[in-house]
Amino acid sequence: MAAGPRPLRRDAERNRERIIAAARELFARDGLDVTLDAVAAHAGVGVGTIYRRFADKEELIDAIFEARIAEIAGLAEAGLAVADPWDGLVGFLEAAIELHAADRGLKAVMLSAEHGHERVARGRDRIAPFVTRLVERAQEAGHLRADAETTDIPLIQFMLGAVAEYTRDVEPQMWRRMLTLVLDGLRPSRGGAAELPVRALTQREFERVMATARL
Amino acid sequence: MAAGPRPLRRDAERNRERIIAAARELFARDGLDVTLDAVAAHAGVGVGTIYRRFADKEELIDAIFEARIAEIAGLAEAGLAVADPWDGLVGFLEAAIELHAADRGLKAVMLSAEHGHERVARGRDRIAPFVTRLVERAQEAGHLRADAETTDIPLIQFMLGAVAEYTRDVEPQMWRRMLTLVLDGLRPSRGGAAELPVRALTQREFERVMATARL
DNA sequence: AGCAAAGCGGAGGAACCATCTCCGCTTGCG
DNA sequence: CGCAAGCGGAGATGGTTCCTCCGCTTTGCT
Repeated sequence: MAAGPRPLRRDAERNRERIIAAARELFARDGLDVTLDAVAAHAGVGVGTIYRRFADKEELIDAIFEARIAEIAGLAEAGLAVADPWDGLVGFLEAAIELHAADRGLKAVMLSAEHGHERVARGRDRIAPFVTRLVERAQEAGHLRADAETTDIPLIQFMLGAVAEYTRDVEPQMWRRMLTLVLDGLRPSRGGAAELPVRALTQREFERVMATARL
Repeated sequence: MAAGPRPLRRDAERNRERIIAAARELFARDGLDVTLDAVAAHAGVGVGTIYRRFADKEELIDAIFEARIAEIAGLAEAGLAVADPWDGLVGFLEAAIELHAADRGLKAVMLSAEHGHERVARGRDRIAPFVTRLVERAQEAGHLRADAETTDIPLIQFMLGAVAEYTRDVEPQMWRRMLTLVLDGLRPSRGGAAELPVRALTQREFERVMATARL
């Protein structure tokens, strides 16, 4: 790690860290459209302090999520190291969706290319090859239906991410139930069905989901 | 049909219809947050004309979607009339998701309870019993896994609706591919797998999906 | 034809909201 | 101690959207 042009003053460095921690937390909880004013308040600094360190919101977002996306790439790679190809794929899916479910900002950054986010985009590109291999390996072992393809995986992540977000206030684990359904659908054939985890929503709970949903 | 207090003047009635047609079209294409100014422009009238006929945006939304929700209830009821219980359930799911996919406003009104929308809410309540029956019937026939429940159905609709919205600009039929996966997951057991309809996205297409997605 | 009531258009008022700048004051550190 | 670096946060700027208001037009009745 080459030292930057000149190190930050001690207080400035501390504030920088506070800002990143606060932004990480708020982006995760509320999505990318929290205001930087809110981030500043949460970090206990003034907005000006953020703008002195990051040219604009984009840059802050990039700084935070580049690392997290590398994390997902790591997850995919780790899936390839699992002995059973099916377990490797499923493990990756579960872990990735869990991250999506817990971090709204991450989801937005992963699944939309909208703004700039150059570094984030390149991080995403590094994931694809691992996923392709994960899919092929499971198919070669006869555990995954032959007509599934690489691009189906992020779509599945997106689908379940949507469920997670929709139900998060009432039953944050509901996505696991739906994922089990999808996984059973991904097998080439099967005798029984995996028992669905997480009990279904009651009618009342479903109403609460609708009431609290901000589509 | 009892005549209202007094009939609208001919031109007023014509405008009312234009407004409803325009609103239906724009709400379907762009969601519920189109401005009434946009609706007015599309209808070829002034905003004032809308506000003379509808107290506010909510009332216009209610007027439009009450009817459409009755449509969905009709679909569920029709599913019960299908001889094969599984086909009845699947037919309902497909038809309902197709409507969701084609009408963003409908999706918002069906799956969130946010604002007032009293009439719409009551319409929705009428659907649940049909869905319950649809599920029970398919389970009794041994076509649907026993641990699936009524509230899973709208969640599935939501999930696929999300996919439909996400991919709409690149491959509007992609949700059918994902639905097939889910349906295979809903069977108690199966020998093979239904062939996935709609080819998977290419890597490039997936990138375009991300680029055009407005999460 | 003529007139009153009904209807119309759309500029603009009011109320939000988020991003980012600026500058007088404070703090760290050599 | 002195000065460069850093700070806070009010507010400028530019963007929304909802809805009202009123001078003018149209309809339909007599």
